[in-house]
Amino acid sequence: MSIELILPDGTKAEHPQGVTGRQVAESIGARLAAAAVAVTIDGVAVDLDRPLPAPGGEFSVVTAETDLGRSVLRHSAAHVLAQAVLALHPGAAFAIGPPIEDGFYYDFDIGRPFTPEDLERIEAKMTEIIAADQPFVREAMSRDKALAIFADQPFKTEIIKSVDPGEVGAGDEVTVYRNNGFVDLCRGPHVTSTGRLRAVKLLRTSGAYWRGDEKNPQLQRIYGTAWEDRKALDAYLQRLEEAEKRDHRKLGPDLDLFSFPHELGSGLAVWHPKGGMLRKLLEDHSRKLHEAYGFDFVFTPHLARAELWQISGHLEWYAEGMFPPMELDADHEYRVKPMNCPFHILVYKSRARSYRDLPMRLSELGGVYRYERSGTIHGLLRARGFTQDDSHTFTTREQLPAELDLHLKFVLQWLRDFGFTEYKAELSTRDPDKAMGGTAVWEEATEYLRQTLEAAGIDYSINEGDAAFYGPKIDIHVRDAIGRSWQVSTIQLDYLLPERFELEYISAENTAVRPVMIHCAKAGSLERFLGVVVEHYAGAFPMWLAPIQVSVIPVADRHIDYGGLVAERLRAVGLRIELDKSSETVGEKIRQALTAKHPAVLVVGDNDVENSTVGVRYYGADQERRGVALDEAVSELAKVAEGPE
RNA sequence: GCCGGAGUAGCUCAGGGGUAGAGCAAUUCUCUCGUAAAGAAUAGGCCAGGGGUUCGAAUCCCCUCUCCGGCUCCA
Repeated sequence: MSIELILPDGTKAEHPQGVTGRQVAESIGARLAAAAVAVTIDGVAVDLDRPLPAPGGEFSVVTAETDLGRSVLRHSAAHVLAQAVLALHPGAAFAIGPPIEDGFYYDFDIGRPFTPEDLERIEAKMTEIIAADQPFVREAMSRDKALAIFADQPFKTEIIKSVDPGEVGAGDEVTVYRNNGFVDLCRGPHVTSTGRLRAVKLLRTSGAYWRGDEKNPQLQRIYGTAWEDRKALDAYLQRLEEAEKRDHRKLGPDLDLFSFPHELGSGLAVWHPKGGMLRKLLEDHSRKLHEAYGFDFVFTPHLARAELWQISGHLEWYAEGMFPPMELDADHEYRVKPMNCPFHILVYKSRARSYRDLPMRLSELGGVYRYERSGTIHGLLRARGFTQDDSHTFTTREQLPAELDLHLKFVLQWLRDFGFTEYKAELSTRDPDKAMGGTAVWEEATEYLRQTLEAAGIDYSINEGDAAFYGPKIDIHVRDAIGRSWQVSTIQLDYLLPERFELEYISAENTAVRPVMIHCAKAGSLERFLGVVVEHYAGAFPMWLAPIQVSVIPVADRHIDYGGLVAERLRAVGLRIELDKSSETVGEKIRQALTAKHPAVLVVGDNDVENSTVGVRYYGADQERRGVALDEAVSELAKVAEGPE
């Protein structure tokens, strides 16, 4: 018997049974073998020194610097973490320790939380284990044997009992990995020995519920990260620093955009003049595009009687997310709105509708309030009061495909206009346990959404069972300047609310027909979107979005008059200008303008007064251009400041 | 909401039972300068809030609020 492999270059190779991944890798190349942390057979990762399973298949080598390679390193690092914790805290219970994006974690119960000093000791212990270069040895065994080994480990016992037979190894077996007497339940693969871990660092601790369910006991989680080498680890730590520098919670107050006064309570922001300008520009653009795409504007109040939320179903499904009731008179409770949909529905319902009225696209920048749990609030990205660029389109079933195309096109244009050129979509489908209406309607709706995505040619993944109870939806995630992904836009199909509110229109055949609703938010929450925009641009906005577009800096007091003239010329073409009349040095005034991230700085001195010129410097450019004719500078800046049409 | 950590001047931070400190920012004066920090002086605080312990609390204890890192949730 032999093992037949298809090598990465497409050639076939036969090896005797018992050959290991390492040996095959060596036959391809010594350097490749040295960089390997595991191999795959038909995409399934296998330990480097484990005999390859018959009958073979498509073979590839997993090197440390790949996503899969890193996840092997991280999984092994998690294993070493558990080993260190159990060595330092005998009797600790350990639960699960998977690799995650950029790192790994492991959950423990040591009867108390970990302290920062614990973390230091644990990391030191891990360094010891890594230095000892202990080999990882894989062993497949029966569940009974594994249960005996982990008899005093309640979480491991529970995992062994719940592992799906066939998912791990062959039949009813589970696998464990041993190194130097420490044994952990694990499907693998691992690196061959602990010494292969060259760049491991523990980051933080936190509480985490067993199996992610808050009804379960809370365990203590330790987070760490691991990379193929020191350089990659340092690059990662630097990436974290870069993200910290872009943090909108830091940049917002620094650039004087917004703040969260303690007096208002958690999750409630006030916008300062510069942030107000930023937001006005965003709202202007939103209204312009809504108009261009054929939406009408409506305005609705922030409060409604509880009965409305009863009909909409919010009190039944969403009460926990709503602020508590206000009792204004004996008969009625009022609630602040967490969503705008019922109000827009009432606009639709205000008179009888004909098929000739459809599609009816109603939009509003609607302020909503949601009682987010205190621990989840995160600057503008998760607030308790925010504004949705919300729209509700009422349409016939026949119009649905065209309407969905229009909505997606709108959303993508909106995102492009703010510099988000990379996005991916998620199509969330029906959850059989939480879905209204028959499956046929859902299938039709999901198919419409799928076709819409296909036609637009954007990448999407299916999010099985993640739909709202009223219908399937498309969520758009954008990738920002440093590669992070943010969920912003959403397009949702809704068959339920038209039902609950008994919406109808009169068809050409003179019958009453129920319309379908499309809920759509392009930015999602304006606050959240602006938070993402701030982080995307690191506060250095493109000129059309910058609250102050140009700083005019006179060299000395005698140039202030000319500076004022320059400022007036710029204002006349619609630019937002700041004239710096302070008595600081030129260097200091420029430093202040650059610190405030103004897109352009104009310096004017004697030569400029004499020749009607200015010195021009853009944010991000080290070099200024002196002696630019004022007329030329004005038209150039006006052109740079043009926003998306 | 839960588990940790934290809250001292506008910002960044030091101090740690006995009269509250620095740098930057602010204000005033001097300087009038060509591309990332001129000089001097002045002012600025219920040490998050409320209770306790103590002769005495910013400091020790308890509660609340707010923020940070996670869990959970989600636009």
